[in-house]
This record gives sequence, C-alpha cells and structure tokens, in this order.
Amino acid sequence: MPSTEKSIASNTVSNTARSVVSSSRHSVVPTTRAEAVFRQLRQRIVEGDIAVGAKLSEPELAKHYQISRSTLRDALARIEGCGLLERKANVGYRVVGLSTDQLLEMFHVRESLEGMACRLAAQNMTTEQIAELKDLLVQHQANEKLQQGEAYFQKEGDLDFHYKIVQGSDNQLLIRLLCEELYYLVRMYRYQFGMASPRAKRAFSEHHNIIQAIEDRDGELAEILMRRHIAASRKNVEKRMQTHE
Amino acid sequence: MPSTEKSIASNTVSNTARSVVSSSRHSVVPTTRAEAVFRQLRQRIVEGDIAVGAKLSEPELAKHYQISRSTLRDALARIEGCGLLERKANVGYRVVGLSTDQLLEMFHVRESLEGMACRLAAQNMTTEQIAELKDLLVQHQANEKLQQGEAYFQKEGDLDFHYKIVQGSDNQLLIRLLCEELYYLVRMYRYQFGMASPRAKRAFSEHHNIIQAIEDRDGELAEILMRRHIAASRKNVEKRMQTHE
DNA sequence: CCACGGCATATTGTCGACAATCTCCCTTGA
DNA sequence: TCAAGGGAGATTGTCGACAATATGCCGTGG
Repeated sequence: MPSTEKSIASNTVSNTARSVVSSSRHSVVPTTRAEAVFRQLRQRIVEGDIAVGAKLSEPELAKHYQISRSTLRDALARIEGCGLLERKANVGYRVVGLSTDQLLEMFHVRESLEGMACRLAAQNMTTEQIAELKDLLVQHQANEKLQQGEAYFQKEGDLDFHYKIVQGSDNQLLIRLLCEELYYLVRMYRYQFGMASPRAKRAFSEHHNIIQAIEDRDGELAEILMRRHIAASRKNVEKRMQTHE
Repeated sequence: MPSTEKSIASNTVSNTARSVVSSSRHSVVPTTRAEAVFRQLRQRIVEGDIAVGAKLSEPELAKHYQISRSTLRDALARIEGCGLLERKANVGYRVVGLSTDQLLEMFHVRESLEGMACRLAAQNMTTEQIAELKDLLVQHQANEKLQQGEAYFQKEGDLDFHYKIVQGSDNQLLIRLLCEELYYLVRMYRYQFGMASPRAKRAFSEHHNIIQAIEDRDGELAEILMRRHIAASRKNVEKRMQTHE
C-alpha cells in the first residue's frame, strides 16, 4: 500500500477539503537527497516563497539545505526541466518571470493540449475513471457551497479536475508535458496573481458539460467544450488586463 | 564564422541539399564543456549512433569525451530535458524506447500543438516571415524534382517547414515545447524508422494550402489544415502498422 | 534442477576543492 | 561630470575521490 502522505499532510491548514481532492498527486517517497531538495525547492518556487525573477545563489541554497553544491545543482537542473528556472552560462539559475504575455501564452498552449487530452479521454477513459471524475465534481460543488466566495481552493480543485482528464487521455507524452511541466507553471501563476475567479459558477457548469461529453464518448464535442472552457478563462484574463491597464 | 560543423560535416553523404535548408538551426558556439558535450551527445542519440533503449555508462562517456563525470552529468541532465533520456535513481540514464504507441502519441500532441501554432502564425507572422516560408517551399520543390523518390531529405525539409511556422507563432512557450523538446524526438523516430514517405506529393500540396491560409490571415482555416496534415501522416503510419502486423 | 541468499564488483550519488568567468566598484583620464 | 579600464570579490564550471546503492555471480539448500 502507498503509505506516503506525510509532506502533503503537513499542510495542516487546508486539510478540510483540499487533501481529499489532491491526495493522488506525488505519492512516492524521495529516494535521494537531490530528489528531496528538488521537490522542496520546486514547491517553494511554485508557492512564491522564492520571488519570481529572483536569482538563486548556489552556495546559499546548498548551505540552507545542508547539501553540497553538486547535489543542489542536480536538483536545480530538474527544476529547470519543469520550466520554472532559466539558466545562463556562467551566471546561474533564475526563477522565470511571469508577464501577462506569458500567461496568455500558457492559455493558448493549454487550450490546444488539453483540448486534445479531452478528446482522447472521451475515447480512452474507463467507466471507473469517469465515475471518479463525477465524484470530484460533486465534492467541488459541496465544497463551494461550504465556503462560497473562497475561490482559491476551488481553483486548486479546478486543476485537479483538469489533471484527472489529462490522466484519462492515456497518452504518456501528453501527461508528461502537462502534469510534469506546464501545471507547475500554472500553479505558480495562480499563487502569484491570486486568481479570484468570478467565473466559479460558470466553470462548474462547463466542467459538468465536459464530463457529459466524455461519458457520451463524444470526443469531438469534448475537445470543443474543453477548448472553449479554457479560452473563456483566457478572455476573462484579457478583459481584466485591459481594465487594469 | 561558426566553425562547429565538424561532426555534422562528417556526414559527408548528405551535404548536397541538406545543409541548405537546415543551416539556420543552432548557430551559436557552445560556451562551456557541458554545453558542447550536450550537443554532441544529443545529436548522436537523435541519429541513432547510440541505440534506443541503451543504457549510458557515465564513466565510459566521461572518458570518451575527456571530461569529468560531473560535467557529463550536467550534459546528460540537459538531454533528459529534451525528452531523449530517462533517468532512474541509482541506476542511471537510458535512451528512451520508441514504440509505435509512442509514435502515435507524438502525432496526437503535434496535431494539437502545431495546429495552435499555425493558428497563431496566421495571426502573428510578418510578411517577411511568410515570404521566407514560401521560399522554403520553392526550394523543396526544386529539391524534390532533383532527387525524386529520395523522400528522406524531403522529410528533413518538412521539419524545417514546420519549424518555421512554429517560430512564426510568436509564442515562446509553444516554441520551446516544440523546437526544444518534441522535435528532437521526432527526428530520432525518423532516423530510426526511415520514414520513406509515400505522401511526398500530397504533403507538398498540403504545405502550399497551409501557407495560403496563413497569407490570408485565416487562422481558423490554417489550424484545421495543419491538423489534417499531421493527422494524415498519423493515419498513414497507422495503416502501415496494421499491414506489417 | 531450481530458488534463495550473500558476496564481489561496478555504477551512481555525494562531497569538497580548484579553476574560469562574471559582477561590481573604484580609479583614472578626458 | 562622465566614460573607460582595471582589480578585488564572489559565483559558476570543472575536477577527482569517497560513500551508498544496484547488478551479477556463486554457493547453498530444498
């Protein structure tokens, strides 16, 4: 049995509903020092504990984690693979910047990639996976009724929803690109920009329709709905950008 | 002048037409040992000089390139970022395997990603970029007439065509995902499977129509055409799979 | 004959130190 | 005052050695 919920469980604040929906991610225990530091550092960067655009000092970080620079550099290289760090020769690593342009770029990539994932999910998801997906939505609904307005956790739940669909695509490459590269960036943006969505209710409805299309095994429709769902989020951001500028 | 065509020049067979269309890629000179070995090793893996699925011996490679294991590991980590290597803790790096399933997965990802790239290219490409794209197609046509049947080099040119469109999308994330991660895998597959396309003429025609849609700034059509173009290649492979099985 | 366990070997993970390069500041001169 | 050049300091790149782990072989027992 997979008995590793320690580090996630240490997030004692949000245990009410969050761990229920997020428990399926990252279950294995780190095997090596570099791997452990990799995960810790990645989380710190995602959550904004290390500022965007900040330069990382190898000596300082190595001392902080009580590891050698070699081990730290191994960890940093992995984080770079997640798209969270940039490296320049003879200069070092730097947390990627988060411009609104980049945010829109991500939406475009997600629109195409998750659209395809949704099409494949309609084709490949097992009935059990679909049932889990529906359960997730029910939990979200109850969750939303409990703490309405607190859109933040709903948004983390939103990512779990997208996560499950991508997993259901049964396309390893797609899963890797989205779950191991893009979604960390997405989460970093959400921590950074707050992302109090005024679209909560509509998003729920859209999620529901997407599940319906998947259940009907209508891949074409499922893809269209997912693309519109993400495009709507993008347009929402674009509108707010124009307002605030 | 960039004086690093040694290992490429050693490929004396294909200098006739290949360097003409592919010369624009990767022109900068490597700055560090790790970077240099990174590029050499990546090319060796792409071209199949190191067999797929083969395990890489760090001591052996370090000795071969006359560098320390630390430097080599740096290079290997970068190659892993290209999706060409897999790493297992306490076991080491291994060249990724190339199953036909994975090949189909790549087609699906490219269909969605390059479809979006094409849509954005229709929107963002400059007239000069479009002109370059047309020039490229003209070169391919002349090239094809010269060595008709030799579909292999045409295929490398095909990748240049897709490359230019992705660049024209003006979406840095998209460019990174396709040009710095997926396309190396694509090229590795082509070296491995030969990929003597019977679709050469039709592909030319499809390329032409795609350019036309981009020139008309019809992003919607451009995306559809690109997706069909890639889907057709996928179906072609699927058909051959059924035949040979 | 096969399955299991332990040992020898080789490989990977980690460490600390040195070399090469960049950054910043200060001096110098116009 | 400002621009250019040089030097001190700090940071990254690279190296070789040691420790921890996996792999394969061999012997033992059933």
